[in-house]
Amino acid sequence: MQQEYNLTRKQQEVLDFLVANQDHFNQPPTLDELCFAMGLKSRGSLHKHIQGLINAGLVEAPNRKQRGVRLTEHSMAIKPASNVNSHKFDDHLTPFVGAIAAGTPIEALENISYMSIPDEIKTENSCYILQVKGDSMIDDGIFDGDWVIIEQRSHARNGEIVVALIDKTDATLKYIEQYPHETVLIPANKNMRPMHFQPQQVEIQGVLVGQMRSYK
Amino acid sequence: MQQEYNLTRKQQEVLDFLVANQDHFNQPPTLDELCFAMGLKSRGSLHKHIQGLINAGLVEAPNRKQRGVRLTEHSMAIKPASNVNSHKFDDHLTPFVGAIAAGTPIEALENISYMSIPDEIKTENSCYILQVKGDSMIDDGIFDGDWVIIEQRSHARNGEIVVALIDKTDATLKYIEQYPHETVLIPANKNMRPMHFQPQQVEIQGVLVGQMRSYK
DNA sequence: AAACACTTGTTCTCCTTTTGTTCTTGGTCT
DNA sequence: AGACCAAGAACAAAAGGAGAACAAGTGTTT
Repeated sequence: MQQEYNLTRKQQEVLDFLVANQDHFNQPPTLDELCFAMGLKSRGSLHKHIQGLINAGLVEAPNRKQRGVRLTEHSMAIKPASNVNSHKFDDHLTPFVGAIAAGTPIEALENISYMSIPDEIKTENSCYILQVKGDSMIDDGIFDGDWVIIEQRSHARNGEIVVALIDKTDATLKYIEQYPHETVLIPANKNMRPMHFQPQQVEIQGVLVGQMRSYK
Repeated sequence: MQQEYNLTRKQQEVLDFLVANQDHFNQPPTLDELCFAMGLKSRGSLHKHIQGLINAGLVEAPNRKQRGVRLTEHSMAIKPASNVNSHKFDDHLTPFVGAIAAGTPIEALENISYMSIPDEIKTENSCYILQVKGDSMIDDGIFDGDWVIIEQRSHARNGEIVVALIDKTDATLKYIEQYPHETVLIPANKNMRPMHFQPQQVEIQGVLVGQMRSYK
């Protein structure tokens, strides 16, 4: 899926989406439908990206007609990402960056390696992999030596499991609860207790989206 | 890789990385993403190296546009060296065949799909994937909804976790202990008891080698 | 046909975040 | 000293998002 047209990232993303799903719409999608499908809330915002694609000659200009977003002949020819059984494989390598142990800095590998993990246990956004050291999440089925897939993000919702950096030095994998005046990091281990911090002490480095274990 | 451009060591390294991974990015990578992928911490530092590559005509000049680092036609043609950071994909897709719930037949999918899973959680031999239904292995960190990677085998060592077919009908995922006169299948769940069978009642269909979970 | 409500594309403003860029500081080699 | 490199601060522009408002199309009712 190459970008010979100099699109912005979002424009490219919208195009990819249209190409990948052109078969799944029985009618050309309206802006609202596309918004919903792509998780946007504003038609106006999406329209800007569509406009970019129209200028690049990849989407037909609708001229006020209400007939949905249609790809041009040209962009139709772009082959949807090669897949088997309508299962999408972006051969996306996810970086394995190091080990995380509760309460110590992340132990980075000197040379990052990559794993090719299935879409099912990652997200569309930038993800990375850490190996877990220790038992702080053991009651949640995350064991010593497991790999976790982390979506790179700097904020999280209460109840999510995050990689948190405490006082700019120590990293840890815990449940997070954020309140106006404190942030609580909660292990999933009966023998450990929640830890309380000032909000500014805790920096979120990512959110848990997947986990893997080897029994070899 | 060629030396015709008089690049510094780091510039060459960056170029090698870009060439080796050009297919593995969905979108042209931003400086931050490249930093992350290469283990750098400073966008500014990386930018200097990119600047060098731009001057050498190997990377497109972005002119303040925020569209990521793009190789020029010229450098695109450089064949990825097979040694550096290029990672072999065994495009070995692993079949996802269905769901396994303790004590019922394996629920096969009508159309098998495939996942591309990392070498770390499978073996050289033929493997397949099942989705776990139920809590019979919960104390071992295998939860309802998890995927398990099974190596196809018809025998196992005591203490291994196997997919066992009982009386030719019901499949289950359990620890196995085989003795001359009986075979015991042991769940990892305090609330369940080991099950005893005649050896000929139990047919091994594979051995657990990996496990995955999604938190999405 | 006219009136009406509703949908859809379009334009606009306001705002936050991301990203390329530049600079300064300091470290490590040769 | 000079080349190379890392880290981080600071900045301006680009990119993206939300939502309001509007206009042209579409469909329904009267």
